[in-house]
Amino acid sequence: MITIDYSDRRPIYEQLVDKIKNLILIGLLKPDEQLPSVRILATELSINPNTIQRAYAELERQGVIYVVKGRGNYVAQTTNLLAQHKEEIKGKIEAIVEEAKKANVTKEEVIEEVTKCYDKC
Amino acid sequence: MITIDYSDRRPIYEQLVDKIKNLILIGLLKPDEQLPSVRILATELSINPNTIQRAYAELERQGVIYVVKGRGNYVAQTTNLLAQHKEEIKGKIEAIVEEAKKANVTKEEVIEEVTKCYDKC
DNA sequence: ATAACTGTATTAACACTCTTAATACACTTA
DNA sequence: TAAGTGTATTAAGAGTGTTAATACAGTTAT
Repeated sequence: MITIDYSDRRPIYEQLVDKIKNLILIGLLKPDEQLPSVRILATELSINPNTIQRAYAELERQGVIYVVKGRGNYVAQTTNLLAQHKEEIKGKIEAIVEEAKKANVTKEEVIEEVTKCYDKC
Repeated sequence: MITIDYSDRRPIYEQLVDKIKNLILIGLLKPDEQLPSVRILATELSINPNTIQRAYAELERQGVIYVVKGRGNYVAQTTNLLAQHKEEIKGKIEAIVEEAKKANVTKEEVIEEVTKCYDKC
């Protein structure tokens, strides 16, 4: 369900945050569904429970999951997450468009590339 | 000409590599133009000469600059850099388009966003 | 030649972050 | 009560980035 990419320069806890967000976004984890416990996930991934805890704490801070002490971590409602994700995507588009423009890539070329990629993938 | 962003999580030497590439791309540094010496730039930016050296070494490795020992570092021909930069932009477009598609953002929405950003910035 | 620039290399120390390890404590559930 | 949850703390280790001090070699102008 989750794997760690040790060639990724980002810290493990940050990868975990993104992977779990992604699992929620694609619907593999649904609202109010329980996440694996800190210790179990740590064992599965062969990493330290503290690292899992750090990722879960960050996810809670972001409102992506909620915690019931003594019971476990659960997926929160996804409304905000979905909206945030769309905003994030728009922000990335804006950044790359600005970079493209600076590099004298025409609007048409950008759109052409978008179309090609969208149909391919 | 160059500033360091200490809130940027990336290491200084990596920021330098990007900033210098950018100066070349926008034409502020031209082929065969001499770059500031390791020691002078270090003094200007109030950082260690070794850090500049590391950035210059990486730029040389990438073929962006060339070195004449005892004389200095010079901007290389920009043909490859320009081509690489365009490829890099295409790669980024591909990545974001893929992400958008996964998030159920339609092709039309992406293009709409591209158009809006392109005209605005 | 000499001085004052260049780049390059080496070694050591320091700081920061990430990760691990070993515990301990509080809450929940069967 | 036992076994599972989350949470907190402290210490240690590893890795990377940065600094500092120094040395050496090539170039250029005087």
